Amino acid sequence: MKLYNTLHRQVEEFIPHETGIVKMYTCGPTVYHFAHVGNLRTYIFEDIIEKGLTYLGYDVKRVMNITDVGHMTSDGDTGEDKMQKGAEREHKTVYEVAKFYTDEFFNDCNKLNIKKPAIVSKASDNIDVYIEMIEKMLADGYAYISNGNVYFDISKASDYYQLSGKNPEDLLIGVRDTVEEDKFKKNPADFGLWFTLSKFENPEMKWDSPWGVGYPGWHIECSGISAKYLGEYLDIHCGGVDNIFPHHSNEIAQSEAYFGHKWCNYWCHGEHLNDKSGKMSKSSGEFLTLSLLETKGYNPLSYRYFCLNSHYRNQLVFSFSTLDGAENAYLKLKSKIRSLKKTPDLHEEKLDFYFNNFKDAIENDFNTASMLTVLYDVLKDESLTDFTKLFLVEKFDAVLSLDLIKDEEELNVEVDGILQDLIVRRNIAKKDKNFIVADSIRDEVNKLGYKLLDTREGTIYEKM
RNA sequence: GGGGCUUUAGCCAAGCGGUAAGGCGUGGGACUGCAACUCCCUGAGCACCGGUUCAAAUCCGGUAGGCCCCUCCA
Repeated sequence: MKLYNTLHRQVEEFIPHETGIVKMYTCGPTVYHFAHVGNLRTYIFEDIIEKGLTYLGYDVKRVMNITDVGHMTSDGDTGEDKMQKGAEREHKTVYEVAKFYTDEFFNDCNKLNIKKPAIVSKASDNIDVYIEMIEKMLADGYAYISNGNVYFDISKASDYYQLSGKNPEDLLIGVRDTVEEDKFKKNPADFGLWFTLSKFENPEMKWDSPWGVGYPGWHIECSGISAKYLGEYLDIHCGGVDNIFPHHSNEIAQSEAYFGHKWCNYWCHGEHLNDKSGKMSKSSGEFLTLSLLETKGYNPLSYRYFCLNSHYRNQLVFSFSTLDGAENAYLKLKSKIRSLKKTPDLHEEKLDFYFNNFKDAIENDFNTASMLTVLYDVLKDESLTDFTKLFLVEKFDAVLSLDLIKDEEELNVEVDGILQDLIVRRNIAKKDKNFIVADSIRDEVNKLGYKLLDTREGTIYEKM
């Protein structure tokens, strides 16, 4: 199994700490608003990693956090809290906002066939863990208290810039004008572990701590939740590329300071989905949610297909015409599979050949486009029986999750009776060359939400 | 200002030194009363320039364009 490791900026052989077991941590959503399809792309990619590894026989232990607290719009002790802002916008409590958008998030995931990780943990449920970690870091000299807040001292981190590939000088020179400096830090790049009330106006979410009532910094939650559920060694940590710096860099610094040794070996980052103007955002341009796509008539799984058609490390530009192409391809693929005959007739000769091809695609840094190609190769192979194709498609779909073999809703006997009757009447009309009647019957069928297909084997109907 | 990634047919896209996968669309044909569906057939020499090599889309250098990051972000 080979995968690209951001830590070393190259494709590497994947070797977990414990043979056969993969401990995987994926940064979850900040639940202050709906997810847009770009956010969702990252979760599709993580889903493919989990399922791909499972397909290869690994026992994947995956954890995801839900950020429901303390996510400042700037990393200092200034700026606004996204959760608080969301709550004010919607006249709800922070907890209500978090609950609502968490549910919406998993709703979207469900529509996209993204498996919910076995362990999902809310940032606000693990305050004790963060406090314990921070206390140890303070005791060991990795953190310091300043103006009531606790900061991580990056000068104590062994190799703070390893993940981002940056160097300190550049960071200092290039800091954006909009960033407000926190003058209580020793080093501008130090980051907050715990903020007390003194700096932020009465947040709804606050807890008692050895340093006063307050709330945790954004980065400590992931380190804490990961440590709590996956222990001191992590195999794969995923997220969007935007998290490389500072979020993941900070996590490494904290976790390694806390554990006293190397923590996570593989860092995988999903590239962004852009729109024609660049990076997709929630505040500018069209806010593309999955529901919006559904409103426009798209099948959510067409979007999944759209994502799988390219590699997770490629920037992808979203446009409706490209999505149209993906939906077209997806629906054709499904109908091709639907037409396969289910007569039990499994030929085993070429199974290994295709299983290996599919496995190669997974092992090649989760090359989903190649996985789809193997799928098309199977469907085109005339030496395979329909049943053999279905068998392979079903196995592949365990990773792809495109509902390729899922049966459409079971036959509605009543509707079927009506439609069969219409088909018979239309065929009679056709035979009599009474095409006006025939076409009006076809319109009638369309009004019922079905379309007629005149195949070589006769006329059948299909839901529109 | 600093750093990184990227550039393959109309579009999406694979390719990882050995002679350009796949999909969508287009056009043509078969089928059809017509249409749709389905099935055949149909296309590029890989941004540009130079280098390394028996051999380069693949490696190296440069030029141009695009995107991203540099404490909000998936």
